[in-house]
Amino acid sequence: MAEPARLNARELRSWTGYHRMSARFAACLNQSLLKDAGLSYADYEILVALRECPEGRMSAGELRCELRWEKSRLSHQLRRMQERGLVRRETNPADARSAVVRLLDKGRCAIEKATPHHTARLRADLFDLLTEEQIDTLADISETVLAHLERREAEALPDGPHGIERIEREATGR
Amino acid sequence: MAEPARLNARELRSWTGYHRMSARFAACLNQSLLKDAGLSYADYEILVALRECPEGRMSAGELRCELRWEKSRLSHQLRRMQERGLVRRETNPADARSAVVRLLDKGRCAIEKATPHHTARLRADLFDLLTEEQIDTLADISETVLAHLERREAEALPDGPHGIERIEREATGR
DNA sequence: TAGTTGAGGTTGACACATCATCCAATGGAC
DNA sequence: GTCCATTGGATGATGTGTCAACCTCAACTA
Repeated sequence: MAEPARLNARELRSWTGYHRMSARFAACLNQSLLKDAGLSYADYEILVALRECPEGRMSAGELRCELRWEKSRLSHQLRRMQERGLVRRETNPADARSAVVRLLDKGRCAIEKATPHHTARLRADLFDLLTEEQIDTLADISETVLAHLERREAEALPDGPHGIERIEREATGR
Repeated sequence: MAEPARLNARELRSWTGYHRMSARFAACLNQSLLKDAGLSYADYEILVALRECPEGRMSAGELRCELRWEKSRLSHQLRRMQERGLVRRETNPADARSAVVRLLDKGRCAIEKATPHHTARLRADLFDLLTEEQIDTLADISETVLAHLERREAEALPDGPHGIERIEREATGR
């Protein structure tokens, strides 16, 4: 690429602004949620997903897929939430490897208390400040970048260590 | 406010998109930085700030102000970086309370190695995907939200715990 | 049927961020 | 001078996120 090594003024303004805003906004949301309902944003995401399910039950795999989380992150998070009595892990009779997560009363109570505050905060600190065009542009940008990252990672995987292992195995005739 | 409790379709698309993108993008940047130069993004920010200074020296207070970090966060981060030989804390002869952070050779080497990769990644994964209008809109949105959050927090402080303590002290005559 | 592979999940180690608390030096107020 | 609130910073506890290693079960294959 023939592009200059440093960001230009437009890019720099956009990046520093975005970077500071996203960090601050996430911290702000987390704090509000903690104050209003004693939940972290990670807790909130789990509970929202579970609330949308019939009987508040969802397989851990679905949950991971829905939230795009790493499996170890989900495992740690569920352990902590289970210790606090928000959810419970149950064994899946259909497949002994997988697990089912159940929303407990305490968790349902917490999420119902938290949601209105959270929505109000999203409005007050984000959407009420923006025009409809800006809101749409933010969505467009996010989807563009997200699609790009997912495409890149999907391409990287087959050529990554996995692919190399396969090739080596074939080359040595194992 | 008479607004509905739930987000509308436009807001929901924007929020879920933004939220997923920002999490993923940050993770991606962190990973690249770690792979390319063995630095976390937190390390990177510190080192960038120090590199811009004459002789790579900066007071801890300035650093905190520049990065908008909490003091304990900076303290922990500097300790870890000092243990790895990237920076060194020195006492300030002018004020024995404060400290001066010095960029060591190993740190300078790391940041010089990391920067081109980081810039290239910002281009490839963000700016090359967007129009100039989108880049500007992202900056506008970020600055609007950031200004709002800073205004809100500045207003909250004088009426917060600090103010209450002062009033209580005065009321009890202490 | 025994061995292999892969998927689902857990665990431990470590880096990171926040909070509350503590300590030392400073700069006034008296 | 002596208090004393403030400031700059360090520390320990706790919650969070990632990575690597591991275990179990299921499915496939020789």
